Amino acid sequence: MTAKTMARFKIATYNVNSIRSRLHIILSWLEENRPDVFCMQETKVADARFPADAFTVAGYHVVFRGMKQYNGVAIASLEKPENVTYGLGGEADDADEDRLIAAVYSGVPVINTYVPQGRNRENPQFAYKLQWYARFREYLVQKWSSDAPLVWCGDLNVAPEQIDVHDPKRLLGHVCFNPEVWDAFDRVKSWGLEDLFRKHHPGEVECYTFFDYRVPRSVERKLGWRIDHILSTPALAAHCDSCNIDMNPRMAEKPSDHTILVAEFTI
Amino acid sequence: MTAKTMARFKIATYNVNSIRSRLHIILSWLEENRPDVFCMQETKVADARFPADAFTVAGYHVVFRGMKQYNGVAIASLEKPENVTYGLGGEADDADEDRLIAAVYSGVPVINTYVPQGRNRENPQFAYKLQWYARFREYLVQKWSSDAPLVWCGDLNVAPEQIDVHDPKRLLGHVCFNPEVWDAFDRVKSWGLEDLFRKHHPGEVECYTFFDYRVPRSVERKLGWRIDHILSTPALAAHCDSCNIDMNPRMAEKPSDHTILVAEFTI
DNA sequence: GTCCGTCGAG
DNA sequence: CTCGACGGAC
Repeated sequence: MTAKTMARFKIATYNVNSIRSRLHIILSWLEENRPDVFCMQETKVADARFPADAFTVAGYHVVFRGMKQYNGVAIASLEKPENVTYGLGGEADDADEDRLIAAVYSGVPVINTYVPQGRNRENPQFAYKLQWYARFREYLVQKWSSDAPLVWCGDLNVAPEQIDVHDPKRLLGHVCFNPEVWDAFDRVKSWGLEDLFRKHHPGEVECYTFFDYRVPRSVERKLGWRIDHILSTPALAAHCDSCNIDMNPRMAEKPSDHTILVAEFTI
Repeated sequence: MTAKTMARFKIATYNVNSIRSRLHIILSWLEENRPDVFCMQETKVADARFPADAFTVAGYHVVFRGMKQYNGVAIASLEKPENVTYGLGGEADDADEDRLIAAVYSGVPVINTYVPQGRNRENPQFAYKLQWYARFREYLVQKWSSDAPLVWCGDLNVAPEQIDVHDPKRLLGHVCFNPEVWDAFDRVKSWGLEDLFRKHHPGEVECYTFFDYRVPRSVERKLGWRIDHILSTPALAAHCDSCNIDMNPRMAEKPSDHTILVAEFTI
């Protein structure tokens, strides 16, 4: 690859906790950072009410899928997306179409997901979460190739390592910090995906992407979780220059409980 | 009175429709206009949650009374208020303490009220509204003197004249544009109160202080009502230099359905 | 339309 | 703590 054909590719992921409430934060961040691809989760809005115009005005394409009240995913992009798909496939009412949106940008497939949180270990939603990772692995096997560039990102509702939560002893067993979830997540990664944040920050502590609203002053006290992630196939991971947490949205007038995670590539 | 002892006195009234939602509008208006007395209605917040600190920071004293959800009145002032009282008196649970707050500023009593709206003519709240004006007249008789300076202001939920609504034919009979309400309101005025806006703008049309949220583009189409008022005893009315409607809050990012009404005196 | 309270969710 | 949904009020 010559210098002439090399290009920068910037991708970011953000659990917006309502796109309507967070629209100002999103637009000002896009304006300042101009990512090529911006993945959002928990948009919490039905498609008919999605604020698509605001993205158009900002110079972004946007694709989205949401039912009212819960879940909802969207991707904004400078380039027009190709091959946009929704959900894991299978039965329409079981496909979780408001939890997964995939599209191809500059030839790179981007899969943006909002993985079920699981509520608590006794709740059927927890079994559903474990099953979801398994179904997602099967979706990767059936639909995509681990030999080619591919990005998986979003709110994956798993803190993969001991250093990814502020109190691993107390939190062990939580639905986002749990041996069964780690196994299910590892099974997905074994398809061929690498955690880009850890690739660039091995062993680095107190790096979190989520701070529970219910914990007073959680940001200042560093009481967070690293549950939002950007992973890629090895073919693309080799070209990843950086992966960083942007705390800015947490400092805004109307912060969400999540940060923005950003990865940059030279491709 | 010599020029040396003369002073300007500016008083304003604003139905805020939730003081928490409208705090930014209120503070920026106070900063720009620096009224001596600023009366608010429909604060919609219990006393324990009233944002008093924000007024202190802005250089204002503030007194208030509200129950949660409905009603609620407050007065912000540059000078410290004297003799602050709440409600019409009588039985505590019937005194409407969250609809009337009175205090004395530079020797001038200011009575700030949120008069019951009345819902509809068949609703018991309508009889209660009519009774409220009668009780308010009795309150004036018992407690105050019409020979001395005194201000009555607030959301009085009455458009007194034909020109005070955009469609007098269609709206005739509405709980805020109604012969029984006019009579009750006139009985109060007969105690000794003058409508300061009309004093300075006799016969002027299309002057409104309220624009129903449910009427599309009501401001642009001038589909309003003049139901917020500042009245005073003759002793003070003689010193009133102006009384004007400030539409600015209706143009803010988060407009309320009411404007601000401002009166200026030289005393 | 825009408030509030209440509720379920995270 | 903050979100959306809902129902009541204006």
